[in-house]
Amino acid sequence: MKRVRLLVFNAALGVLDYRLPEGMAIEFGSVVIAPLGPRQVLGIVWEAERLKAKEVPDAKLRPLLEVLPVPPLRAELRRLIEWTADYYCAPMSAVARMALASSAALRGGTTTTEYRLTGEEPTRMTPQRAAALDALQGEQATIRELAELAGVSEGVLRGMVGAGILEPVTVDLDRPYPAALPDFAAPDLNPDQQAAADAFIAATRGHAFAPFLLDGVTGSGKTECYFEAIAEALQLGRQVLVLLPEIALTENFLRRFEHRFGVPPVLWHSSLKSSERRRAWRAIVQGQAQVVVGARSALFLPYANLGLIVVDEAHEVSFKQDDGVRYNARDVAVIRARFESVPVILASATPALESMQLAEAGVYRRIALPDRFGGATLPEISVVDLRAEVPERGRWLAPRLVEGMKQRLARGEQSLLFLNRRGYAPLTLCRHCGYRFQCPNCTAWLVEHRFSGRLACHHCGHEVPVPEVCPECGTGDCLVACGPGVERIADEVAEILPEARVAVVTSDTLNTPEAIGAFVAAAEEGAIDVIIGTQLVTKGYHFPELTLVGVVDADLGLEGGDLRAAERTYQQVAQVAGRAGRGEKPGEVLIQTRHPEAPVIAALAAGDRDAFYDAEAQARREAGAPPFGRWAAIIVSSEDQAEAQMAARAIGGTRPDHPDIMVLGPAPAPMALLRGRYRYRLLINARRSAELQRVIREWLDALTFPQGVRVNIDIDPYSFV
DNA sequence: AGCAACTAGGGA
DNA sequence: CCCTAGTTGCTG
Repeated sequence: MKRVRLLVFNAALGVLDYRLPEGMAIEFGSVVIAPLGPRQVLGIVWEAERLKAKEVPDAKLRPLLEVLPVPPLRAELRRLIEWTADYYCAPMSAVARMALASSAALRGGTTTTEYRLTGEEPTRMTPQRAAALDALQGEQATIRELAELAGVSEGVLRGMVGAGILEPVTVDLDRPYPAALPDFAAPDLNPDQQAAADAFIAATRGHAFAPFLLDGVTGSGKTECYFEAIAEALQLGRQVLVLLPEIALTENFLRRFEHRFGVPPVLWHSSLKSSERRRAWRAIVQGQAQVVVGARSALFLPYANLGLIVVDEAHEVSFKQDDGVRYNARDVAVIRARFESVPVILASATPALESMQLAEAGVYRRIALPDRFGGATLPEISVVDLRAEVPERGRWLAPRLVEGMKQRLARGEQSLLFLNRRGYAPLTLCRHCGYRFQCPNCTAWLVEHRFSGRLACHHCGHEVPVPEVCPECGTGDCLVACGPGVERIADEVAEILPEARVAVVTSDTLNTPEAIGAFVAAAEEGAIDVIIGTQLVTKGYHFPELTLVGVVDADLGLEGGDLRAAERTYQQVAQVAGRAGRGEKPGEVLIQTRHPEAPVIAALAAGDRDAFYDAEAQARREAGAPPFGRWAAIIVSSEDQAEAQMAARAIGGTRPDHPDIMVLGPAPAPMALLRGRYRYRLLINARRSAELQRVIREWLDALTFPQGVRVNIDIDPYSFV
């Protein structure tokens, strides 16, 4: 009898043994359906010696039911799944799930049915039908997705199909993506870029692990360099994965890609429609998808023959996933490149300190682009000390910044104001009784959004309309906004520059590819004078007439005990500064701060990057922080506060006694209440040599918790809330 | 985890 | 006595 070991898609069970039925052909990595009690479960055939399972006699084994008609997961990907689960203390099944991201694609069927409006008017109109007609213009998707989109039930839409208002469309999931052309548009590279491109091309041809840090100032043309490596991979018939931090970046990226290769790349992100996801997944496993551009979740897909990985804006914190499997896509990308024996390029104008250290240690090959492309110069940066140059009462922009904006407007140039705070004001209170609007589910204030007239929690999505009267004391017209958000800055700009055309750019206002496209077009043709935005505007854009950047509050990121606060401030300000002076006209940057003496502000003002990295490295070395030491967090949460606290104390009470590991806490997490769950946190600081993960696993495995309690492990945490 | 079988308690 | 909500046990 043949025994088969399966990684089953069930986090609690993990690994189970089955019997191989006569005549069923499997290999390691095959995706199979197995019986589990009265149900069926998805599993992946694994090397038995690599997965521990409970000993079970032959007689108890049940036969596998079916092998799914998809290529088996290759050994390289199986090793990556093992590594990721081990490193991040996550269940292997949860990691494997990311590889099989489209469970629908596993099942045969090469077509699917979507629906769209016929243009027929309903003979019987209902409010639901009217809402659907309004919301579904130009949309085509499955009934379920359309129902979600229109905010009506699926039944309403089925009725509309019956009435001929919606019509079915058969979608071919296996239609190939158009071929990218490596020679479509010849690049125009300067000598530095050419040298970088040559190194990447040679490494791509070499088909061996080769990690690069492409360290180029903003506007130096990093993308064009790695495009040449992509062209080489295309010539060799290998697939390329390009990871981007935010999907908002892709609009700009897609245009450049299409300009270079003649066709758009294959996109992968969380908001793909199910048919797009199935089509992309199938093309990826079959090797037909040549270049995949995606968010971090594209990292675990089962590429048939990967030849190159690029992580653009590699310093971005959004590469760290903060729920489910808490992995860092930038780090796992390097591991995947190692297992796949391919080059990996980490591109950034402001690399993470960890990446800089690895380059210095010779682990990464650093390739520098020190100059802007096309002779453009880096902007002049100066500091506005808000204690000396005070904005008018109730305003947030200092006179010097206002003056600079007036000059730009008079010259027909553009200004950009950066403030990393969505909405109108971060806190709203009652002038009469002092009541503060707080989220009922989180330790957070509700943020007023004037555009939508609502108070919103930025952590859980809780929303209420702005009330007429104070809910506490009943006084009318008594609410005061405290502090600035981008909407409030927009009001201020409208007062000082009434004739200026203003665009507010946040995830609230630019949430569709169409909206982003419209904004970019308007900014490029000079139809916008002042751009006010959150981190969305810090990178990726190239507006030649943009010559002034104002950082409204550089101190914002320095507040709150985040270990990487200084680095993140440096990166954000340097990136947004990089938007200025990209054309022929030189740029100017004004940084508003109350702490001009802070090392990070001083380094920014002096344009002295090395000084910042040296000071930050020194501070991290002293704190035992990454990359010199390691951190991990254990977060205990429950809907019941006492239960969470008890569980956290139980963990704290059995802390390991280890010379290289120090445990802090438990303490209430900074976000002590998040999405209705009470949270306690332990922080673990360890020397690099310590076997941190093994110690944590053995520590927690010895404990049991009530079922309402969740215990999450965060290795190399980025978020400390 | 996800589900079915089981049990305790409240209302008619 | 029935219904429901919460609890326990099991999966190869």
